[in-house]
Amino acid sequence: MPRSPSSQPTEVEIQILRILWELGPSPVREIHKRLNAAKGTNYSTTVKMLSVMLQKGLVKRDEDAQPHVYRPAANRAKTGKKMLDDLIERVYEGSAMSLVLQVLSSTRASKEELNEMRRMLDQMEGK
Amino acid sequence: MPRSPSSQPTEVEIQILRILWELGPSPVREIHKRLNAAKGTNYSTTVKMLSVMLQKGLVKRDEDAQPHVYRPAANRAKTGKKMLDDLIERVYEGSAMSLVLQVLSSTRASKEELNEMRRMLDQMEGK
DNA sequence: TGATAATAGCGAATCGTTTCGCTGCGTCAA
DNA sequence: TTGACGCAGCGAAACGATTCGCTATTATCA
Repeated sequence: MPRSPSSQPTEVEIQILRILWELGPSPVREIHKRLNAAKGTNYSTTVKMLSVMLQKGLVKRDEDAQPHVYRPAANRAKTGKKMLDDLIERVYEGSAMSLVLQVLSSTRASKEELNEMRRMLDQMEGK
Repeated sequence: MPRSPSSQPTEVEIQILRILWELGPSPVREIHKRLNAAKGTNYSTTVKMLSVMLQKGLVKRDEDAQPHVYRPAANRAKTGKKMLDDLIERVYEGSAMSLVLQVLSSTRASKEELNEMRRMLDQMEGK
């Protein structure tokens, strides 16, 4: 019985994506500097991971540039949304609201954030 | 460079937890029935997974009962919250609000849900 | 020009997860 | 008793994710 692919970015992949979201398009050297600072892994590892991610379509690269420049295939919001949808599906069986309430019930928020949320609610209701 | 443990329930583990959340405390046979229906895996696999999860503290079991009865160590809300916190940390770098807004901006909600959320916002502001 | 360093890629080792075969034990009916 | 059956456990295979050593290619410059 083969295992079905997770389709979700793995741990290290997320770490790399985060670096790219923060730095913007970067050469391996830069990415490695950050990744190594975080986990102490080898340069080869970074290169390999990027090639795997390229394969999977998680990052793109400009091969004309020298050295090659990597950039995320999707931005943070889009990726986060996808992972979230997946989490909701797996744990809450599709009920996004249960989860939002869950988060709200245990999180602090600033005045601005609260207001922004009210605005959003009004908008959702007003249609 | 050793890998650091994820501390998150894995895919199959979540599947089993969901079954337990729905069914309540159950013997292996019942759990297996569901898991097998979902993925076609062997009885041995279910037993093994449960023993791994017992090891990790994800489930508990009553060994006096015959056959043994398994139950989740944490309920759905608690587990979901933990996984969510982890997701927020990994993707949104700890900003729970970014994520809530993200969800709200792309989800439909019923009148009741909207009201419940307003109530919650008021409560958060109230102190 | 030859040594040195940066860049890129590949195959294999390692690790945690998932899967299963095989074994042992207890129960129950013929 | 014996043999069929359900329950439980263990070790190892299979698999994807991660890590790295080794090699090749290209740029740098003394």
